[in-house]
Amino acid sequence: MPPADPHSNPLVRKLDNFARLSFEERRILHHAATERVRRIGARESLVHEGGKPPDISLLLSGWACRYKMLSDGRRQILAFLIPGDLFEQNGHVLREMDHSIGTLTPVEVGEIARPRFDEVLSERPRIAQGLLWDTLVGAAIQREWTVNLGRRDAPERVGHLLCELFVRLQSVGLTLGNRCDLPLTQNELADATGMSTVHVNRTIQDLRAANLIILREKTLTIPDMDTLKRATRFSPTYLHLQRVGGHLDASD
Amino acid sequence: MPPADPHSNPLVRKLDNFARLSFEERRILHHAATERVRRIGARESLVHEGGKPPDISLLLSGWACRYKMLSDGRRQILAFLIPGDLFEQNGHVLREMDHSIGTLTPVEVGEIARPRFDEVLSERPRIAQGLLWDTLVGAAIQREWTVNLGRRDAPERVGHLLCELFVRLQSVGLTLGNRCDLPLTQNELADATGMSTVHVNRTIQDLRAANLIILREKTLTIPDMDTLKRATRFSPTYLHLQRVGGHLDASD
DNA sequence: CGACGCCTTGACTAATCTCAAGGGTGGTGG
DNA sequence: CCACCACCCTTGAGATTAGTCAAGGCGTCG
Repeated sequence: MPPADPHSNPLVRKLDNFARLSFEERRILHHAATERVRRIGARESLVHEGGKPPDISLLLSGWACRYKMLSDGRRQILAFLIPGDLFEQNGHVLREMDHSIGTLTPVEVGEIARPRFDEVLSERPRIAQGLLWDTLVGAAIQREWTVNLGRRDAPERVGHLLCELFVRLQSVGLTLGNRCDLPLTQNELADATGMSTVHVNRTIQDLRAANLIILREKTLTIPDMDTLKRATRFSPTYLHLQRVGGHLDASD
Repeated sequence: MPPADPHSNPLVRKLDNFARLSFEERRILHHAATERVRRIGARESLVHEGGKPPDISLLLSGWACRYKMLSDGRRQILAFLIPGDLFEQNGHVLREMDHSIGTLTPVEVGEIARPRFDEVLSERPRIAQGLLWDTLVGAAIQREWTVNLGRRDAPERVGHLLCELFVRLQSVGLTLGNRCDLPLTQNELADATGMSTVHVNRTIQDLRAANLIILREKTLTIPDMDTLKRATRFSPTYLHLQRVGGHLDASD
């Protein structure tokens, strides 16, 4: 059951990092996103490369990822989807998916039909701006992953990714102090960072030994965020969380 | 001097790969993009990380790139911009640039003021759709680079990039048979593929020895595209060039 | 009680980087 | 006009990083 309270809707929370929505806007957005909710188990396929793009979908709970398989079985994870992430917002423009999307944990996905979505956007420009901001941040994250894979060494790469995930989870209220859930296997981290599973394992052990992270039982603890940021050259600028649309804030 | 004929405008040509524009739309788009043209030399900065996003800009001729520097001087090239590429279409939404843009060759850049741009979009939905398509293709390219850096070995990586550039150049009419200009140094290829310059050099020699590419004096020749595609596991699907908006074609 | 997935370790191999140096070319200033 | 410099491409040798293969422990779930 999706939460009844708009304020606990992770997309609503995320957009607060851009500009404050009005009470009415929160209600509308939450309602549209929870009218039709699918519950899906872990490690299932949501969208298949080559297939038709799905309806606009919002991850309400759980984790998923975009990924691409090569013909010989190599997999690259392109992005992690966490609660509050909208996917295929503009899917209807393309004929077919160029990558796949699959769940990592059990998830709840809210599906919004195109006409309903367009209606919300045209009636609520602040929401439209917020979702545009979200799309741009998504592109910035993809660029940062390019940097990560291309120019950072193993400890930086893994640590940087963990930093990013922590900050993103924080922006939707899914952290508790310096801790958060991290339901990823080392194999998934490897496919996201372009490394082998064995090397991820050794790298994590190094990060642990340097007391940069504590990671066990699917929980990540960051003892000292500043130190980890410095060690991994993480600068959160690219996440554009500084309420860049603050001038659009609703007044109610 | 920008070309006077809309049909030779590289953006107009590119959008033809999505849906056919009307005569009037071509004229409007070309006109808006060439009202104010800046000419800039090679290896100059167009936009600086941390600075304010620029006006909407269209690369009319020459090459540029998006890139990011790390604090110790490592550079990652995030994207190559070729004629017809629009950049910072939605820059106004973000407060500051999270990466830089610089020229690689001398370029001509058309700048379009935001109000003028919005006017064109709202009056010409087919252009708006085309530019949205272009943005989505840009995101798909960024994802493909993620795959390239994360999961392909050196020869695949370089060859795949060359395939992509060739096909993109083709889509704006900048190839001649199986040849195209490729004004990149091996150092720039290295920063794009996440490799060292030395290794790029050796990899190119391997590709040459296998007769997959001919690359000299800034000209790339691909003797057999099918073989190169197979060797580098290149599938052009992600470029979405199959006229996916064909149902929107103008009738004049 | 297996079977399986996940994390871990060791030993070995392969890919890639770094450092160093030389040749070619084009542009610039004396 | 020529010397010089900067940049680019190339090559070799050695160091380093990361991958592969193989195996064992541990917990979970049917």
